This record gives sequence, C-alpha cells and structure tokens, in this order.
Amino acid sequence: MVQREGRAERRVATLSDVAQRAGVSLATASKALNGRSEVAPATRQRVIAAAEEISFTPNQLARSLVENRTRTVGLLTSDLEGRFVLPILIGAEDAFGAGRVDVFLCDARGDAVRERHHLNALLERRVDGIIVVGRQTDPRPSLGHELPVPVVYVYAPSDDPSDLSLTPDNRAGGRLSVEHLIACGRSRIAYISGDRSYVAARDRVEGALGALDDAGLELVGEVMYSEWSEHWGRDAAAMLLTKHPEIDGIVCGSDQIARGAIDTLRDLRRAVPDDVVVIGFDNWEILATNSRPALTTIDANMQELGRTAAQRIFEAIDGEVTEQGIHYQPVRLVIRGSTIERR
Amino acid sequence: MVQREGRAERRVATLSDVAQRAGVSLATASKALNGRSEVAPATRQRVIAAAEEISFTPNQLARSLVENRTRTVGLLTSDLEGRFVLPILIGAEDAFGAGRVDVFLCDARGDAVRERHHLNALLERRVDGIIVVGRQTDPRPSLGHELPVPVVYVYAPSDDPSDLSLTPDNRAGGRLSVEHLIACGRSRIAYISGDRSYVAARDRVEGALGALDDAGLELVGEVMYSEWSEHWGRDAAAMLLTKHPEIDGIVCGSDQIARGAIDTLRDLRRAVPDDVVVIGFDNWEILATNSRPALTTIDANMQELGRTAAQRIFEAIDGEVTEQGIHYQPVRLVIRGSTIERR
DNA sequence: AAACTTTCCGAAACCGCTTTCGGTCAGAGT
DNA sequence: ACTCTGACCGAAAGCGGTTTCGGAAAGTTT
Repeated sequence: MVQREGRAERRVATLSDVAQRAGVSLATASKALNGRSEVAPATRQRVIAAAEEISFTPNQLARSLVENRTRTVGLLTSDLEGRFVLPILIGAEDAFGAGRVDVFLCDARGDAVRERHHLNALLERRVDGIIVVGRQTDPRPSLGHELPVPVVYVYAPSDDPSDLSLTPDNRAGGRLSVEHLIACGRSRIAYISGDRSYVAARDRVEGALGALDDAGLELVGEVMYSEWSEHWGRDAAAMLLTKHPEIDGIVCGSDQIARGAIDTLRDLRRAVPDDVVVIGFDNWEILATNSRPALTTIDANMQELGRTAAQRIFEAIDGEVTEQGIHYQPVRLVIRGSTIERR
Repeated sequence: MVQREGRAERRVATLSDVAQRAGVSLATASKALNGRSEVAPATRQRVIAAAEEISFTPNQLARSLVENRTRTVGLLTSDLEGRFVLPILIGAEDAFGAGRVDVFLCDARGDAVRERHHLNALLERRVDGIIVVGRQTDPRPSLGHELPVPVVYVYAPSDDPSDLSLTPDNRAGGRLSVEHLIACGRSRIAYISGDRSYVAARDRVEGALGALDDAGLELVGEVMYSEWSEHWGRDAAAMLLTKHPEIDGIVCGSDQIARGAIDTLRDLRRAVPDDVVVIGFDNWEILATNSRPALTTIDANMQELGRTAAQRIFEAIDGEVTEQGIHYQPVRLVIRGSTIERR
C-alpha cells in the first residue's frame, strides 16, 4: 500500500514512541506524563526525558475522547465590531487560564443561519460549554434547552428566563452618570440618548431620570432619541443648547454621541467642562481618550463579564446547580476631563 | 460502579445508537451518513431518519482522530483591539466556509509567553494550520520551521524569509494617497506621519514621496513623525499650517491622525475639502465615517488578506508546494467627503 | 522463614468513529 | 442449473490516548 504523499506527513510523535524510547509500557508513559503517583520517580524522569527528546505533543483529541471533555468552550458572537466580544474573550481566557481551558471563537455576524451552523460546529467538537455574546443588550432568542452543554448569555440576555444571562446594569449606569454630574455641581442637565428601540437606551434613560428625581431635579428639555452616532450627538446638542442655553451638563447614551456633543460645544465656544460637563457611556477607549477633552464615561466591565461567564460555565460543568435569569452586573464610572477640570 | 453524578451527564447519542435504531451495523451507519456509495438508498434513508430522531451529533474528535485532520485552523493574534484580526477572521471563515473548516481564535495579547502557550494549545488540538496575525506591519519573530502544520503570517510578516507572509502594501498606499490628492488638483501637500519606528509609517511615507517626485512636486515642509494619535494629528496640523499656510492637501499616516488634522482645520476655519483636502489610512470605519466631513482613506483589505491566508493554508494542507517570502497585498482607496466635495 | 503489605509496572479494554476486506445474496450470463 | 458478478452489508482493526486491574518484586511483620 502506497503512503499517500502530498500532505506534509511529518509524522508527529505519539505516546507509544515515548514509551518505547523510555523502555516502558504505554500505560506507564501516560501515567508518568500525567503526574500520576503510581510510577517510580526514576521511571518518570526517563519518560519525561524521552518525551522531550522527540518533542512529544500529546494529542488532545484522543485525550478528550476518553475523558469525555475537551477543556474548550465556545464563544459564539454576533458582534462583528469586536468591541464587546474581545474584552469578554480576554476575561474568559483569564478565568479559564488556570484550568488550561481554551476558547473557540465563532462569529455569526448577526446571521441566524450562520449562528446555527457555528453552534453545530461547536457541539460536534464537543465543547464543554458555550458563551453567547450579543452586540446589544436587547434580549435575543434562546438557543434552547436541548443542548448537552451549559450555556451562558453575555451582554445580550436570552429571552428565556430559565437561561442564565449576564448583562451590564444600564439602569445603574444611567443613575451613576447623573449622580456624577450632580456631584460636579450641575443641576441643569439634559439627556441625549440613542436609538429608542434599544433596551439599553431606555434603561440608561430610566436610571438617569430616577437619579434626577431623587435629587429633586428635573431634566432640561426632553430626552432626545435618535441614532447612536456622532452625527446625532452634534445635532442634538445644537438643538438642545439653542433652546435651553442654561444647560450645564449633558448625559449621553454612548461615547459616540458624547463626542458629537463635545464637538458642538466646541463650535459654540462653550467650554468643557467649565461651562458644560459631558458624560458618555461604553468607555470605548479610542473615542473616549481622543476627544477634547477626554471623555468621562461609564464602563460596562466587559472583561469582568467574561470572567464571570467563564466561572458560571465552570460551575455548571462541575455539576453545581445552574443559576437562572438575567443578572445585572455592576458598571463603573471612569472620570476624565469632560467632567472634571484638568489641573 | 457508581456513575459519577454531577456533570449533567445527558449522554449524547452515538453512532452505534443510530445503527441500532436503524437496524444496521456501525459501519453501514457511518457510510450512510457520510454519503458513501456502498449503501442502498433505502438503507441510507433509514439511517438518516434514525439519526435525526435521536438528534445524533457526530463526534468530530473521534472523526478527526482517525482521519488525522481536524478541519480547524488556529488564528493566533496579538491584536487585542481586534480591528485587524476580526476582518481577517471573517475573510478566513469565508474562504474556509466551503470546506466546512472552522477557525480557533487565540489572543496572545502581545505576550510571547502567552503566544507560546496558545501555540502549544493549538498544536495539541491538532489544528490543520495556523494563521498568525500581528498588530503592526513590523516583522515579528518566526514561530520556527519545526511545526508540523503550515503557518501563514498576516499583517505582521515573519522575520524569516522562508516563511510565507501576507502584508498590506503600505508603499502603494502612500503612493495612492498622493496620487489621489494630485488628482484632486492639489499641489502643496504636507505629510503627517505616525511613529517613525514603525515600518508602516516609513513605507507609507516612502510611497507618498515617490509619487510626489514622479509628479514633479515637492513636499511642503518636513514629514512630521510622532505618535499615532488624534492628539498628534491636531498638533502637527496646527504647526504645519502656521508655518506653511499655503498647504492645500494633507496626507496622514492613519485615520486617527487625519481626524485630528481635520479638527484643527475646523478650528482654523479652513474648509475641508474646499481649502484643504485630507486623506487618512486604515479605513477604521468608526473614525472615518464619523468625522466632519467623512474621511477619504486607504483600506488595507484585511478581509481579503484573511481570505488569501486561508487559501494558502488550504494549498499547503493539500501538499502543494508552499510559497515563501513577504507578499505585499494591494490596498484600496476609499473616497469620502474629505477630498471630494459632497454635492 | 513464612505471610502480608506496598510499590510499581503492563496487558487490555475502551472512548466514537472510519475504513478495509471478506462474506451474502440476488440477478445476469451461459 | 450453475457459475459469475456486483451490490450491499458487517466484523474487526485501528486512530492516540486513559484507566482498570492483576501480578511481580521488594519491603515489613511476626
């Protein structure tokens, strides 16, 4: 029988090669390399040396097959931009790091068919768990409960309350924004939001209004809803300031909007933060740190979200009773020049 | 022997379950599901039906083990931002899509140790190939030639010429920028670059200067080198315009810089594009489309890069002779409002 | 010195699948 | 009626590991 040439068949070393070289049996070699106790120190050394000499790389496929776990979790995202999924990936890798688990990232690009396909690919590869990341905080369809592995939804919660979802606490974020502006001595506060159809937009507004109410203040003007863009931030700010020149603080639904608002303020020769303070949402570094002045904003702690998701997956794998429902994770105020005067 | 409870051991269906249910042997079931010809149509139908009934999901681990290929490639990146790696991932997935290959993404975060670790993880999982993505176009250390799988370097080329690297043609990009400004009727062109220590910065400048030379023009002022930031773009533009008020076109080393430059032009009440045209580099959508006016820029065709990388991996897997060296991939001019007057 | 432990090792089963290869059996050829 | 083909199917041998379990050798007790 002719060996098919073509594929660069540089045969990789196998455990029996190691065993043979060390003069022990397959079983002993395995035990030696896995740190099992039933093997004499001298033997173990011999095996390890042999393995190194032929640069043996254990075949995880074989191992996974028998152990019935792959030490791999799937990260199924539809966030093509990557601004949410990458921090989450990093957080998850950190949390898994200790357990030598790796993360398999699939990008469904917001396409249900592709998502189905990738889900299937993950299941066929027998991942131990799946983290689903959406690109907005609106509820998304559940993957269902027939899955043989634990699933955690991050950022976009599942629409099925018996799934476990982790999502940033937008309401708290909105509240935090307003409280910060008040702490900055402002009382004539306006709000430029994004697309009203987003839960995130509404939740943030709700939190903000709550905080204003608690402080006995009223919003200046109406909440301005439109789209999540710098363009809208500019236009909305212009409209607001024309109608309500007394405004001394603007809460924005996103960093993009905030940048637009700051742009307009600059055009209008209103100093930030002296005359008007501005706060954004997301802490999208590239936007927040490059604006003039740098943008105070709310960080949704994506990395932490990823870490927590990983832990929940772990717990579920280990058979602990799985939690359910939407868990709102704390957000964090990041103070920069747009609210606090730089010295 | 007590079955270990704990892990949600919902036993997943196996091929023998299918075989049994369909009343055929394991071998026949396998053949039926894989579309092999040595099985009668009726039998095949029976097997397929059985598989569906118990929602059989083939175990790729087992399959990979025997086929000696995983239909998985690793994407090893150090681009935490994700602005390069995600388009590349998408391109690669597209190219592989047909062959039902999936991509395993690992983020080394620019850390050599982590990179080593992930590389090992990929090899243990027996990926069929590896795509290495850097976050800048400077050469990076090769992973070496001892690897049992094909490797393609993307964006950041390998420092070993016998590796295959795909990187955008920054020189052509620089040239394209200048040619476009000239086509816009400009002749007093300045250049704001980024960090001089980056090959990308120097290559782009080189291309630009070449194009100027070909047109019989001279650069206005010196090439300004500093950092890749909006801040620098603002400052550099201010300096340039003070010293050389005649400038009617600015080539920028990145979109960030270009945004800064546009900002300054706005402050100075110089109209873009009427008085001065500006061109960036990268086509980083979030920056380019939100500036006032939107930014004309050079797109490095990352997605195409990913697709090509995937194809090269395929070829190498199939045993075709592998190419070597650094291949400079074409870039593309994206025209927006900062160079062409909007109607 | 006999009996009993303990320590260390290896044969073999198994994980879930693919593939080879020999066997059955129906229909075709003569 | 009898061989000869094919077409179809299944037993069994792996793929590269882990793990069980029995046994040999060495050390401990009496």
